Amino acid sequence: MKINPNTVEAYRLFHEGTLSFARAERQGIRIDLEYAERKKEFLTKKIAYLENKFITSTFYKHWCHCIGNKTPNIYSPQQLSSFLYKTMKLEIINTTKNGNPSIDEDTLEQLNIPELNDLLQIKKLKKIRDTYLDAFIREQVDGYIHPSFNLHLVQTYRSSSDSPNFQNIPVRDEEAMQICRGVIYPRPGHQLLEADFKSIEVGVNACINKDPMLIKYTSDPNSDMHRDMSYQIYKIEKEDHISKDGYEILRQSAKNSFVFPEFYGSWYKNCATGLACNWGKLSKNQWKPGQGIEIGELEPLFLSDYMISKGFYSLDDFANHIKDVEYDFWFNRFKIYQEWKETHWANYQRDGYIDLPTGFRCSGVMTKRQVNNYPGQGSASHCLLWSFNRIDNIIQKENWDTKLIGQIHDSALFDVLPSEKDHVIETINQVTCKDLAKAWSWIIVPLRADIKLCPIDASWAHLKKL
DNA sequence: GGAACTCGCCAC
DNA sequence: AAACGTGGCGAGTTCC
Repeated sequence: MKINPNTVEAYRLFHEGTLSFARAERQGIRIDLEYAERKKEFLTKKIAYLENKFITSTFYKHWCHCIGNKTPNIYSPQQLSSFLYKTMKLEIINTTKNGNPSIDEDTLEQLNIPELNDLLQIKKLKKIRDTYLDAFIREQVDGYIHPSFNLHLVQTYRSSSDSPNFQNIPVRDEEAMQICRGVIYPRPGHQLLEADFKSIEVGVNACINKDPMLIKYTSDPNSDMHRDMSYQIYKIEKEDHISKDGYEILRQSAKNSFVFPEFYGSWYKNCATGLACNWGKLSKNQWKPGQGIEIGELEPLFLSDYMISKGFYSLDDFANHIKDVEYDFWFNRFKIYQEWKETHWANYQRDGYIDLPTGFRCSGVMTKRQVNNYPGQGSASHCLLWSFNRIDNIIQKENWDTKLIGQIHDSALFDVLPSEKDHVIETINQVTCKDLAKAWSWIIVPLRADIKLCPIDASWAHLKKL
């Protein structure tokens, strides 16, 4: 068997990484314990109010009536499922992987029952309180949390984090973000700074599969893959006069519900369904005028009317179109990527392992989608790890007061002394844009770090683009 | 009373 | 033929 010449390099990356992660862990992240306790109390009151509203409803009376001699529990998935699908005999919209009827957020929303929306609101608040605030309060020592950053647990050679997990703190949901990130603070007189690689996983995949179109998209700042795909998916033309906001929704929808799922191995039917979830409420089978989000620039234009004007009268019509878009995506636009997926899979079947450009080897039983996704996922995170190590070394050597305190796959969090801020930013740019590409010749697309900053003494909820 | 399981949901 | 990759963690539930 061929000996991988880069294995020593891979070992060194993780050896250094273990040391620099350990320094970040020891440094810790400051939290406002009193704020966390206050927010927890506030959430508890709000939850109690909503619980009371729920259990005084007729809906809940029926629920209690139907569970026999069991103790009623509004958080029991079993009781909820049995009540909705056995007693009320509601239509089963989705099932779980074991074939049971789904009772997740998406499904319950579609049922459109006011009491279920209250229940979802309660669950959302409980998630914030019980998963995040409780973990911060439980794990903190003298007002600092010390999340573990692991390098020995993930199949793709990414990192993971626990106690508390620093890699899944809410950011998209505004209320959850404000509460959870509002707990995280820099040391007194300091400010938080976050540097993240811009779409690095796509860029690293371009380096690995060398698809010319993907290289162009990740190299040419004037190109925009998600814009192009949104135009194709929604058949957008200039004369459509779509508002800026409306267009941005469609672009995000193309990005998050088509491009990324397709890269991870999804297919047109699931993508079409996912895209439709971004539109607000449209009739189920035959679309009717005046429904869904409003996207007009000069006059109101509802998405259902827009879709009908493009010749789509139902989700089935649209899915047929997405089938064509998918074919074009893989067999014209990203033809070389498509070919790489096939040869890479064939090589794995022949060899029993795959190698990452960073020198790591994945072996064992893997599916085709795993084989195709692991190299990009692992190597992209190694770009961050390499930069993290390099900057950590500079911090030691130059004896900065600024510290690296955390990491989230493609981003690093700094606790910055304001007077060192400019030098910190300069160093980040030097390492991520120049040194990294010099060290790893397989990187053939430009890499850029996006830097965001919080005001002095402000929480992590106050990040602003530099 | 705890281990292991399912499901759901947060991040990239 | 089937159809979205990687984690951590909480709650409910089942099993020993």
